[in-house]
Amino acid sequence: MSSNGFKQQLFAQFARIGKAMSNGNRLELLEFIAQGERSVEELAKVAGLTVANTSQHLQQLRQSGLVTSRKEGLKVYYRISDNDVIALFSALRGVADRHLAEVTLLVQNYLTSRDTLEPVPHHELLERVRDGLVTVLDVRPEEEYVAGHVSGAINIPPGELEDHLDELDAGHEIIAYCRGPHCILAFEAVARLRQMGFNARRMEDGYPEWQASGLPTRKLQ
Amino acid sequence: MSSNGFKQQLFAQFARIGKAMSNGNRLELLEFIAQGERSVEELAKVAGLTVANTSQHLQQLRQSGLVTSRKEGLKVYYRISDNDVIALFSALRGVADRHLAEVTLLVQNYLTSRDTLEPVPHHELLERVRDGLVTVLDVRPEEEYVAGHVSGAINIPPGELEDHLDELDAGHEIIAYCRGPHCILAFEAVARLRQMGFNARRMEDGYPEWQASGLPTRKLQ
DNA sequence: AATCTATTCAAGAAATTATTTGAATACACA
DNA sequence: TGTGTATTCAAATAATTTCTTGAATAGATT
Repeated sequence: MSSNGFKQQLFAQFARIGKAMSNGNRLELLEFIAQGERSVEELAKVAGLTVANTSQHLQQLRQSGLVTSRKEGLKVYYRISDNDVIALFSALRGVADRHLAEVTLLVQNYLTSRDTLEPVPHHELLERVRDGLVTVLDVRPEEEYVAGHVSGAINIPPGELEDHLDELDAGHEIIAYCRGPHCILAFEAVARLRQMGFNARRMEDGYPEWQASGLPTRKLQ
Repeated sequence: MSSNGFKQQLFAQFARIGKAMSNGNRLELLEFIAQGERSVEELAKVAGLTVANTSQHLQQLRQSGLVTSRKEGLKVYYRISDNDVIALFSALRGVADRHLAEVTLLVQNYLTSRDTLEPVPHHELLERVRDGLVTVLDVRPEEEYVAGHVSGAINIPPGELEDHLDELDAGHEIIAYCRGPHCILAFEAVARLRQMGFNARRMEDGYPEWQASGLPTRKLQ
């Protein structure tokens, strides 16, 4: 009798993995962790969760064997336990893409909505910055940023986007700009950010036009 | 603003797949369905669930796109929607095998426990049959079964096991016997059944010994 | 038409999960 | 040694899930 229900016990264990992946926030955390080792604080910020809540989700991920953690000084860093977890995640993503009509719809809708393709006009941006709703991203080289930028904007030079993801808040919409209305850097940044799942748009025109309109700017040094 | 939270919505959709796989009973159903099209009743029996409960689980599996169903007459047949679902399932299983210590333990324990390797003695079997706890399986050719078998045993001739899985109850322990204590058929059947996840053991001795002990038997015709 | 059968639906109880809040821990730095 | 910081823990609440029970449906069979 000791082995009775062996099969049930086994499937209950398999279900722990499913359970770990049964929550959108946990999946989002998992995806960020998949990009490289991350601290709890970073993860909380990027997922738009409280630190305590994030910590609890991370512990579930750890208990299900999907991630491991390591303490260094004050911080605890989480990482994917193994490549097979990445494979599992992408299998899940693939099944969702192919079999859930909602996903197809959602993606189509997002990529084609007027709202996401059109640049944000200056006046609209000003309001949203005031309300703390958006992150303004300057994608020009650092020298140009230092010489003057849209007030409140952060600078991530071209090509360094992937290394500075932790400076971006997933909950916020990101508005990117560079030198002018046809500057390719902003287009590229938006495309890249969207691929990574961020909610990104381009600002109408660029820094010179902003400055010329007398809108708030800032210089370093 | 219409696309705000796009990322969250997307992950929430991915989570539906995880949710579908977050329950042991559903995973067990999924595995049976993966072996081929099955009706609700068959699935309920093999998973040891009520029909209503099984139906509800199946609907969750269907809503998450993992299975599809087709109605024929009174019956509804469920099948895996696509091969990528099988791949997902086996990725999940693999991650569980490699990262959950409990799985390793469980399997090791099961394969090596005295309880599962030793044959069931006659007197123990009698009790359990009386209590309705076990399925007794006669693995001899049909002619021999017809000529006389252990009272209450069902017959699945050698080689036909895979075609008669629906006659077996996954909740029950299955006790297999054939001609005698060294008859290889019973050993094989137990090995095969265990591979398929059933809880199977061999009966001590075989039919001739059972009969000779004056224990309850039955003839057909 | 009446009955039977396989499945689904609906409602409710018990268990589990997600999130928030505030306190506890554990390490670093002054 | 005391203060600050990152993370975890613990308790409480709201929401969700699981399973049971009994009724409803829809297609066969008599």
